[in-house]
Amino acid sequence: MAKVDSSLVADLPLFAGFSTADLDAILSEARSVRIAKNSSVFQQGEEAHSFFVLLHGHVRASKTTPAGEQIVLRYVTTGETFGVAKAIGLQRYPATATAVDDSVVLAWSSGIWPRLVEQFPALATNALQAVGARLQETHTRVVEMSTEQVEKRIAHALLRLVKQSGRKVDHGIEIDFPISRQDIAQMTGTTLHTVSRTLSAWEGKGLVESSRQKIVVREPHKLFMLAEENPEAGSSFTP
Amino acid sequence: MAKVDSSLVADLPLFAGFSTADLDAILSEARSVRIAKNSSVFQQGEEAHSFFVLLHGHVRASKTTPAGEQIVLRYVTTGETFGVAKAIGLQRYPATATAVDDSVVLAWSSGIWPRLVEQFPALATNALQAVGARLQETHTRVVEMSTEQVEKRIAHALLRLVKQSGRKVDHGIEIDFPISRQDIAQMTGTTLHTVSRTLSAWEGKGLVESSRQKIVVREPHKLFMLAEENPEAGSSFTP
DNA sequence: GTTTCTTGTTGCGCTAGCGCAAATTCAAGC
DNA sequence: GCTTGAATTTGCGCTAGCGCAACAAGAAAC
Repeated sequence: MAKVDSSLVADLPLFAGFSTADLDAILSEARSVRIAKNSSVFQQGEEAHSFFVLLHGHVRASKTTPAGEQIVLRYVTTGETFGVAKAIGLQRYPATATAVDDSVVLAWSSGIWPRLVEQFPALATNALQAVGARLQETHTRVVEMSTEQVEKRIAHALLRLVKQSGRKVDHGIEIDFPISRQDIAQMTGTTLHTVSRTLSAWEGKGLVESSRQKIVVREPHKLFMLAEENPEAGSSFTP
Repeated sequence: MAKVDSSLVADLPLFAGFSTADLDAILSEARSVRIAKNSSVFQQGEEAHSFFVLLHGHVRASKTTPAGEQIVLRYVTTGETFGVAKAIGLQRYPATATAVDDSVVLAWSSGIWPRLVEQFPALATNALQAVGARLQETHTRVVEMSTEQVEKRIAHALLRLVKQSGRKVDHGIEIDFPISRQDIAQMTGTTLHTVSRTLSAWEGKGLVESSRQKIVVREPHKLFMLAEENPEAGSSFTP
């Protein structure tokens, strides 16, 4: 089992406020695992044997309905915790986690969570904040899906991806992992067709540049204005 | 300040696993507050001064968008915790909590949360499970909004309300607090018009009975079948 | 009892965006 | 280089459900 240096994880939210000694103790229980692109870390419905921290790469968390439809819950980025099913009282993973890039994760057996928390209560506090933040994000998504049209939802989703995983390139900011029209559709509650049409339209306006599984936002600010703009501004004086 | 007996709260999820002595210590920090019907416990954006447990009544948590649209996040039922903004790292309440019935809450100053957690680490664990459960529910909602038609979403919402706050009456199960078409629309991402039409149709079929702010589900099972039924069953043999 | 306000109902027309289908492009394996 | 398969684009018709508007029916206030 590979040794993991505590300096690698000292800044992660889950480990905020821990001493190097504490970190070493916690890390000694972890194993580091490499996940090849497009293979899964765990599957929805499977017993929640482990929880994870993403050290490198990108992981997509998605849920499949009984009818077979998939929706993307989130993209996990470096430093984030995922697969904490047992800690929130679930026996099985409620979603599937798939590496979209070659990735490296730290994995702890779920069984040791209670012991770790007992020894390091701050872990529970930090996990509470992480899960709380995800609850807020999901609420935002519900609000958007309830009140915004598809084009704005796609714009917001792209802006969030850019913020989270944007990499500066020549003509703008590129989303730093492969992502398809289908993926974006599953994040915004629409179809790949509509996403394709929308991106084509934006490409025509010079807002984005895109090819297979790749999106570069050229004009983040203009995209932002499109996402926020009031469709029916002013004129509250029509009697 | 009213005394609260520990036996009243011993069964609540937040206090699972606590001794009577622990409960008394925790309760001595709480005040009990009566909230009149239609008045708010706290407002979105306000400093998160307290967190709460609902002892009696029903509370609606809703979010307002910058454009002024409201959406209902959830209905809090007896025994549930709400307003835990500070514990999940927020300075301000992300939503508004309104009593939909005359209600009674226990309130703790947010400032003592860290101290309480230090003294009773199980509080953090219990809160983590509660917030985790809400994250799961919200994920379910996102999935439904992404994949289901309006009628099924309304059916699922009603069934959840019935399960959570159903009261057996003569002709079926009644939702135990006043709820309008508009509220249901804001829970399911549709308009009050569509909800009204849908309920009228169901009333015609004898599935529900409804009047002002009141809904009785007469045939929960039929409603369930409607919610789950496959719109395009069978016939995968059309060449 | 009358007035006023809130909540709910229903008809009608319209459109955002879905579903289907066909064509195209790109990537990777052989 | 050729083949195969996945991702994407685009046209076309259709419909779920929205938005508007007008009305009805309770509930609460006076």
